[in-house]
Amino acid sequence: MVRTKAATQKCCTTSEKLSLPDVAWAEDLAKLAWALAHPARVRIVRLLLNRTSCMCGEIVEEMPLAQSTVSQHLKILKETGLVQGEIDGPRVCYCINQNAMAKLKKLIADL
Amino acid sequence: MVRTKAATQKCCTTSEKLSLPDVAWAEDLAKLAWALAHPARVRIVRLLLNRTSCMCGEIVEEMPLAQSTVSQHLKILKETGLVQGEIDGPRVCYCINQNAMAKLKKLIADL
DNA sequence: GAAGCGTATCGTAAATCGACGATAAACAAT
DNA sequence: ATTGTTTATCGTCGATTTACGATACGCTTC
Repeated sequence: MVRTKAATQKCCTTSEKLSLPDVAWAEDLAKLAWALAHPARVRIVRLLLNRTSCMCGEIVEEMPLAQSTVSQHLKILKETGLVQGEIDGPRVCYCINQNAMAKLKKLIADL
Repeated sequence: MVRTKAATQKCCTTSEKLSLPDVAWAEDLAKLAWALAHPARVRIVRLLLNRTSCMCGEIVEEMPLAQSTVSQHLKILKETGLVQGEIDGPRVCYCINQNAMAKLKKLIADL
């Protein structure tokens, strides 16, 4: 019921059968689920949960991926809100956004 | 040569082997998360959870998508094991696989 | 048999993803 | 200011996803 951002776009509201709040809710969950829809991103999240915080470089070392690729995955995780990064000098310290994490867990648990 | 950073020191002793078992685990979760990584699939799962079972045609009616597209999403959901379908005469009756659902919930909850 | 209904699959096109190397940007230390 | 370190972004490529209409398959009934 806090879903104030109802989907208001697009002419094609064809059927009244689809309840709009449900659509927004589905998009919400889909976005968060998509953040975890790649093994590399799952492992990054797992890493951050284990350490409470982590430099980008450390993550790169743990993964068999190029630095630019890891950076892309981190960008995706930031966009979904699951992860946040603080600039610390020339480095960036990443950590889990516990709020977003709790939201994801609740959305899944309440399925 | 690229990122074979000579492991001069494993600073982060707190994280024991994130390597091999974790990789399989990450792929497991990623696959299940990917099943829910599209709003249409989230809504289908939601629908099935609400009704305990549902004909394919009913699902199509609830969604602003073509029948073939819904069928594709159902195929994906079946492949991940989250949904199963029983042939019932000329129709197909879909329902949630509670085992897979429980597995997903546990994987997320234990994150 | 044939006809009708419901579902799956095929073929295709546009969009997006995932990966990489190269390069730019931001900062600390010299 | 120059250098070195760390991270983000750009450009590109192939693979995958998503969507659709058309069509094939399976089952029931005539």
